[in-house]
Amino acid sequence: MDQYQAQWSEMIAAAIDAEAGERGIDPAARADLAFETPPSADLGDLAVPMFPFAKLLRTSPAAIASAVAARLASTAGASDGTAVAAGPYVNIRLPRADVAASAVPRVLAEGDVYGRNALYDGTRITIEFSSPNTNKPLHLGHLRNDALGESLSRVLAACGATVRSVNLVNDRGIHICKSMLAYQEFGAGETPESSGVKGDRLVGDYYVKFNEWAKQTPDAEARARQLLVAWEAGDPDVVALWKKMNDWVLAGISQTYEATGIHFDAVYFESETYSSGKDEIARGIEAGVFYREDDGSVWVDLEPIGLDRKILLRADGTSVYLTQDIGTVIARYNDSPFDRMIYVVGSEQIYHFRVLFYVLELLGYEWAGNLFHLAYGMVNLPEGKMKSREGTVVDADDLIAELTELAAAEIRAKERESAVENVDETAHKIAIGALHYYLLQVGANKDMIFNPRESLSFTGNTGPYLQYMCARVNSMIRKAADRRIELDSHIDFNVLDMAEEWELVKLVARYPATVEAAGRDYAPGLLAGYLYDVAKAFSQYYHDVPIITAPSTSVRTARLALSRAVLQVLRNGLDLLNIPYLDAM
RNA sequence: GCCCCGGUAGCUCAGGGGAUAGAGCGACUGCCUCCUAAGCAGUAGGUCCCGCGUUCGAUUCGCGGCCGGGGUACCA
Repeated sequence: MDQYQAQWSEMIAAAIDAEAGERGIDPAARADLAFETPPSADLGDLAVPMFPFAKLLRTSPAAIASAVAARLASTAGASDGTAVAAGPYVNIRLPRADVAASAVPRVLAEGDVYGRNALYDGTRITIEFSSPNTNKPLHLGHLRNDALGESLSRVLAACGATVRSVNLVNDRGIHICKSMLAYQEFGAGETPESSGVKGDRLVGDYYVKFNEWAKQTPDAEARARQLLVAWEAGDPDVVALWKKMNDWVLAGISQTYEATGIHFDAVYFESETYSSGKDEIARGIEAGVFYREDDGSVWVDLEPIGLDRKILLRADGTSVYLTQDIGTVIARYNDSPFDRMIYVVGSEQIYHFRVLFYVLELLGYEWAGNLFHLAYGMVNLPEGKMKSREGTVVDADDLIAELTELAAAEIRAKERESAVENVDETAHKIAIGALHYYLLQVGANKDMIFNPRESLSFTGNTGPYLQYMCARVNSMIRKAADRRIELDSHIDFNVLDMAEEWELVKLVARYPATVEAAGRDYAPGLLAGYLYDVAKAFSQYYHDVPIITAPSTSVRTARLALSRAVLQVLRNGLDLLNIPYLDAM
């Protein structure tokens, strides 16, 4: 497809130049040549508007279009397709059988690696996402973060990057001390094993308990702070409790990652790096890029980037969030140098990252310019914001369990138990598919409303719709094998002469470019929209046109090959979105 | 106050300088002796927030409003 566009670009530019030459005008309009998709497929496959050349040629766009089309009629060969003028546009029809004959076998030959491209060949990209706290389980916000981070990691890898995904666990600070204090007060030796409660939930429950307790206990907050001081001083009992409770939480969170297909190449703990930024601050003072106040606190002047000023070290010498992130990213770079680093973190921290990147620049790190904050919007509920205090936070495990239950009920209602073999496993995969698609559909920079009822829906523009199309095609391919319909090595693509088939060929051929666009824009959602287009187009085709029951062998074979190509594209795309593939449902 | 993001069908969201602006849900209507009806087809539903500007052309870009969200010099 790309090569056709490149060829036509040359030919059309030459035709316009020739028109200009005939009128004694200097050519130079090539830059204005743009390709679009005509609003309707019967107009053509590619469209080039002639508006931009009207001024240069001093005639109407429609006249230019006819003149250009007339010239192209003689210059273009049959293997290029044909160009026709349609009002102010030059529309191009590609040679369908040729395109199909190159695109479909290519998909089938490349298989699982179809769609890989060279966009980021030789580029090392580190991507940080999830970043849980160890005082409570993951919630809906993390699920959006994880869906974006995991999917983007896969997309970038498909674009040729060497991806290193990292998780920064926020395992220290006042929040975990609050859970610890409540546990000391009320825990009575309870463990995940003794209570049967998942570790992250157990610790989260004590966090909630702390907040209730603190309302009628004036010194609760102060005692939590004392615990933090004791922890920083290395008090053995406190550290032991901290370790124990953190392990519970991490074990629980790992289970959630496993359930959602989230993977990290490295896990960093804030407790191990939180103080490492202090040396950098000292260096900055020496270099004169930071300054010290009378009380001993250290600041950076942000006036050059249009902001105020920011504290880097408190008067008591303790570090703040920014200091920690400075230390963390430097340690990480030294660990494993990168050409780019992407932080998948909520948009409420846009300011934080702007300052962080600027401070690193001040410190002279030449890679500071390669840091990128992929900000995503808040996940709200139809009733409004999620509030942990009001208990309206949607717990990740609960949501997945609920989705799984509904999917299982659906399988039973449709009496598909024997077809799917393992009901629970299939239901879980459908639940994850529904969840991830729902979260990735929305552009990252937008806040989104998570409607539980709607997210539980498995019909329409949803993850399960895509999974269902895969299952249908797969089932058909199985039947084809049963009926001994072999894939002929000499497929006659001329028999794919229906408009629906041509649409599918074009869609399938566009997959690598779509992966590339998703990688370039850090936008997995582009892929989600594309896959829905593919599934919808195939669904119509499949409904209207017999494939393995087509009357002639040559038609059956060609349609089956096209169907297999569609399945391969759906399968590869779903993998990049971290939506489980199902061969039956 | 200042900075960032958003505003598209009743709802949730795509799209994007170019031809009649899309999908799903919801409403209504058809289609299972036929490769899985988690499907397919159709009907109804729009001042693309408002104004000005740039442009041959703006829903898309710029500026100014309005509305909503977020951030804003010691929480992360």
